[in-house]
Amino acid sequence: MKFSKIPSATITRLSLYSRALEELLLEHVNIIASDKLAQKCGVNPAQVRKDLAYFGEFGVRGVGYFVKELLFEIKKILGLNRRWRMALVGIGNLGLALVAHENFVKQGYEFVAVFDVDPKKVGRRLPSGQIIHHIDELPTVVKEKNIDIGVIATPASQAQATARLLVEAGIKAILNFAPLQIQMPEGYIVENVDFTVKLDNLAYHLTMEAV
Amino acid sequence: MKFSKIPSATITRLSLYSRALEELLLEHVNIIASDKLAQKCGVNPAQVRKDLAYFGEFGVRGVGYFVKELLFEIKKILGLNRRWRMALVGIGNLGLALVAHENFVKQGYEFVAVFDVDPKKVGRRLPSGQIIHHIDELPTVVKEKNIDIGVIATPASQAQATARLLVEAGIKAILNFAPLQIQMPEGYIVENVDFTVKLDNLAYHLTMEAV
DNA sequence: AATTACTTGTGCAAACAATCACATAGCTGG
DNA sequence: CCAGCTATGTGATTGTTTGCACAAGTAATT
Ligand SMILES: NC(=O)c1ccc[n+]([C@@H]2O[C@H](COP(=O)([O-])OP(=O)(O)OC[C@H]3O[C@@H](n4cnc5c(N)ncnc54)[C@H](O)[C@@H]3O)[C@@H](O)[C@H]2O)c1
Ligand SMILES: NC(=O)c1ccc[n+]([C@@H]2O[C@H](COP(=O)([O-])OP(=O)(O)OC[C@H]3O[C@@H](n4cnc5c(N)ncnc54)[C@H](O)[C@@H]3O)[C@@H](O)[C@H]2O)c1
Repeated sequence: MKFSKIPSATITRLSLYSRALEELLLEHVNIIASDKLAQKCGVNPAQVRKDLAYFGEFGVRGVGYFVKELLFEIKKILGLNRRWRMALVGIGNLGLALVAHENFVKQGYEFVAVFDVDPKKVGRRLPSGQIIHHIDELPTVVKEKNIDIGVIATPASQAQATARLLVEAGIKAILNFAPLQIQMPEGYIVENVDFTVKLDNLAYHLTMEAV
Repeated sequence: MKFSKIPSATITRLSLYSRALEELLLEHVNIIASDKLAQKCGVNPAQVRKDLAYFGEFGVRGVGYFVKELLFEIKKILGLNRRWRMALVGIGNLGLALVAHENFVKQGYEFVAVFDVDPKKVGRRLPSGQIIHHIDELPTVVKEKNIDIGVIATPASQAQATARLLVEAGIKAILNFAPLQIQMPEGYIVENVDFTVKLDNLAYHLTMEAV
């Protein structure tokens, strides 16, 4: 299983497949063909088969894929057969929505620590149970609580400094909501969730179409 | 200007360039070379030049790009030289964060109408000024208010139905926050903002790295 | 056992995207 | 006005991703 040979787009699609399969499982669908799964996820059927083929042979020819089994395999591939411990930095409007979101917990992602600088916020307990730590406590808390993933929801101006703090505390993976490109050392990963870029894409398409 | 020949990744990067240039403008930087801009955005310098070359010659050889001028051109390309009118459907945790976010307005994106089904919410006025309409009023309000873009922040179970409503009301472009693939008729666009997919990517990389 | 119907897994070609490398053009200073 | 310097714009090249088309495997039916 060559890590480097797998398209990153494949990983993203695996995530979509996993979600679709989860849904099918709830609907008590036992078997699904690549056609149907592809349609549900908005991709080409051959793409589905090829994506899966990177990791093994999970289907039965002439039949399809067993939903439960395939879901299990995909989750294993993605590393979703365990829980992930996250730290959230910046409890503003967005941060509050994130910690309140119960879907994350269901998917195995848990905010086990939250940080802010605002003295009015530090020390308070959130409805979801976490106490807001001061950002200065980040290094110790991150180690104590065994954090895997850092989530940045601070203003853009503070995001790069926050990333550095997280890296120095030993966190290898960051989910960034601030609208800028975070610079990271080799071997560390950032994923950006970028609302404005998506809106700009829509604006571009609407503009082009009108021409 | 051949719409179809431009890589979609180029459009996404133009959005990043635009943001970086905006920042440089505030720092009173007048001229920037593709090297520097590329570094700021985490891409290859040749990539920057090629992306821009799709739309014209905006630089001066031996010098670089005039920040103000390039920003103007990129904004024109993306359609950011106007205001975009958006409707938000679903005023939950996430929806509230979105309407409260003042950056959108700065960038030219404005929530001019918001909808929900919850009778406790309908009729109330948000701190940002909008009155929450019942979803049944969507068709008329969308027409009255000349909405360009629909934003879905309902539970996943309601997202496809919401998309249909928006499409029927004449909206061509949708930003979807619900964790599922929305099916749209030909010629309509959806962009998904998908937190969990991003987290799954991080989980995968952390898992692989550990092997 | 042979036939039919079906769906996976995959070699290959085509489409798409990123990168290199350099000719080209503008600026500056003498 | 020429030489030297610099950074753009772009043809050529390399690399990556997608999609087609079909051989291979499975099940059901006769
Ligand atoms: N709200 C949205 O819908 C939205 C949309 C797109 C992007 N974003 C981005 O997400 C980020 C957060 O947005 P928001 O609306 O929640 O902003 P916000 O201003 O409501 O919250 C920011 C929070 O970060 C805290 N903070 C500031 N500096 C900090 C530091 N150094 N360490 C720790 N905490 C710090 C502040 O005290 C505040 O609580 C911003 O970068 C924003 O651009 C938000
Ligand atoms: N909160 C987050 O951080 C977060 C993160 C990732 C994804 N999401 C997704 O974003 C969506 C919204 O999340 P949330 O946390 O705000 O949920 P929420 O439950 O807080 O809010 C949903 C809102 O939608 C309204 N609603 C329900 N059906 C509707 C309909 N048919 N028409 C109009 N409004 C309707 C509800 O009344 C409620 O106000 C969900 O799909 C969620 O999975 C949220």
